[in-house]
Amino acid sequence: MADVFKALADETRRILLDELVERDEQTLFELCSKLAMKHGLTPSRQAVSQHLEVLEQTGLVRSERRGRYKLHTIDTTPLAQVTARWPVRPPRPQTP
Amino acid sequence: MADVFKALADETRRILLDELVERDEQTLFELCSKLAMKHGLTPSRQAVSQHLEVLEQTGLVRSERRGRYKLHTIDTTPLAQVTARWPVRPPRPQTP
DNA sequence: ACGATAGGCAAGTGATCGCTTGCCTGTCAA
DNA sequence: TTGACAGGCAAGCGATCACTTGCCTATCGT
Repeated sequence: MADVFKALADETRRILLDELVERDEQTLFELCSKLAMKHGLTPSRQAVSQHLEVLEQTGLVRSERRGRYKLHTIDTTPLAQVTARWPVRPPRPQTP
Repeated sequence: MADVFKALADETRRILLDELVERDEQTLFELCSKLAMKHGLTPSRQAVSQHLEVLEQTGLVRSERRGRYKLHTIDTTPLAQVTARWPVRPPRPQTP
């Protein structure tokens, strides 16, 4: 569970999740070009690959080899732990 | 918003939130002893203070000076952004 | 078969992070 | 008033992190 939060701590990884929410089964190169085109980020291919590996180890992303392509798919179920641990409730009124 | 995820990336900070969910308005020393007694963690007072400062800058914790005490209170509302960004949905069935 | 495409492995680097150490400020009680 | 208590400030250190670079493997189309 600790890894899920660490994975979400990086902005590039959060954007990758955004893109995978929009469309499933995207390749590494597709995600690289989305980062560049839509978000102005130009990390190297390896950097993005490492990010996807981190996301995969937390269960937030699953991947499937199909020929020479590796298709990446989001799985949001680990996120349920986040709000389950600290349920969102109205904040205590401020005294000052 | 980026800071919220970074704040949650640390286990000690997550435990601090756990303790603040159980009881509001706790001092630095109270939280220090809870870390030691209940969780076997013995970071220095300054370390815990720095963690609380991080949580405060993200809005996850609010604090109030009362005499020589500084009382810390949780505010879970920033957590709503997490699940709002990537709504939890059933995962795509695995093909392999 | 061969070049192009999609991806992987591993070492190295600079920046950030969590934490400690030492000293200082402010508040309360005896 | 003075000592104990609660907390703050700032420099420094080691570990982790994000990223790059260089080279390698595997698959597809022509």
